[in-house]
Amino acid sequence: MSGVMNETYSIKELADEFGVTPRTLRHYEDQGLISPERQGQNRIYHGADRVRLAWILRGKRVGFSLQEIGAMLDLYDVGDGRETQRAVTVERCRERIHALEAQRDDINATIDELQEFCELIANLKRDKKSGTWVRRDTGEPLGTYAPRKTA
Amino acid sequence: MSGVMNETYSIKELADEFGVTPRTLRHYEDQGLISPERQGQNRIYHGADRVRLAWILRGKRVGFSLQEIGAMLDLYDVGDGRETQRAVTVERCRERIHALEAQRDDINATIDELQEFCELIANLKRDKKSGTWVRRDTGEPLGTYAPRKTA
DNA sequence: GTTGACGTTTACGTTAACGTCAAGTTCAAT
DNA sequence: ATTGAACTTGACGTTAACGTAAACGTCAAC
Repeated sequence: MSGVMNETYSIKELADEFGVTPRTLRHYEDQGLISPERQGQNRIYHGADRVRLAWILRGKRVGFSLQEIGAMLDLYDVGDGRETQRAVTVERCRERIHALEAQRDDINATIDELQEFCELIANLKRDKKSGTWVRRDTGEPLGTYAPRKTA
Repeated sequence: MSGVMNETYSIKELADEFGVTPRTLRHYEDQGLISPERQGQNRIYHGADRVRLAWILRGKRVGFSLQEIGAMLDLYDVGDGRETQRAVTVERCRERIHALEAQRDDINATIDELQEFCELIANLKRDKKSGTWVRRDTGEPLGTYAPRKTA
């Protein structure tokens, strides 16, 4: 094994790589999401920290709070290993999966509506008479949501 | 047509139906996301407002900010209708779709990892020697992320 | 006629997730 | 020996998305 896998990173290196600031990494550490090694005062990040960070940031993109992400990461730290505790972990894990699937459904529904709308707009034409926009196929006008009297 | 479609709602009725508070609806109004009719001081919500609210809340579940949701709703309000403006709308619409698809990919990746992990945990057994948890199939131990010296 | 449920506006409070100084250290380079 | 770059720890500032409380109007019910 060539020692290429034992790479370490300074806080700025890791931050830059993931497009965040050092402050963000320190914040995640404050929240107990990562705990890098120390050399004196300075933080030294290893591969495992890098993987964790990637997980955290993906969690953020998915819309989770740092708390929720922390809870999910805790699942991975089985640690002691009481038998019942293990069952709880599995249960929580499945809950998260269901939540994620629900969210995916929401996203799909949103995509579908945007898609429909996008095509509708792309196929509009001017109405000779009214000078307003109508559908190229049916000639139907658009239902606009009217702001009621901002007065 | 029986007049059942012209139903209106008080602020609390609508709020209750969607599991939010009246304050939330007023806030969305402040942000220009909905603008219900008024009877004197009081707000009267119609079907169109209800649909909008559903959209907003789904947007929230998907992880969008109220600003972003407002921008997406603006897409639907084609309004004036300059030709170039229409093209811009279509373009922005497609951008949003791509962002949502990327987010869906993230969700799928997260689901996959949780799924794998969940099955892994479900198939653990105790190691006679070490007294620690190992995989039922390979006997391999778990890689735990070690918090480094909280001292 | 007053209580209670609902509505209103105004305005300050709260939490999350950092941003943004300030003030100090450490270490290599000039 | 001093500059500069990168690190550190406070600690206060900021934005978003409401919560919460104050002070008031309205109308049906008792």
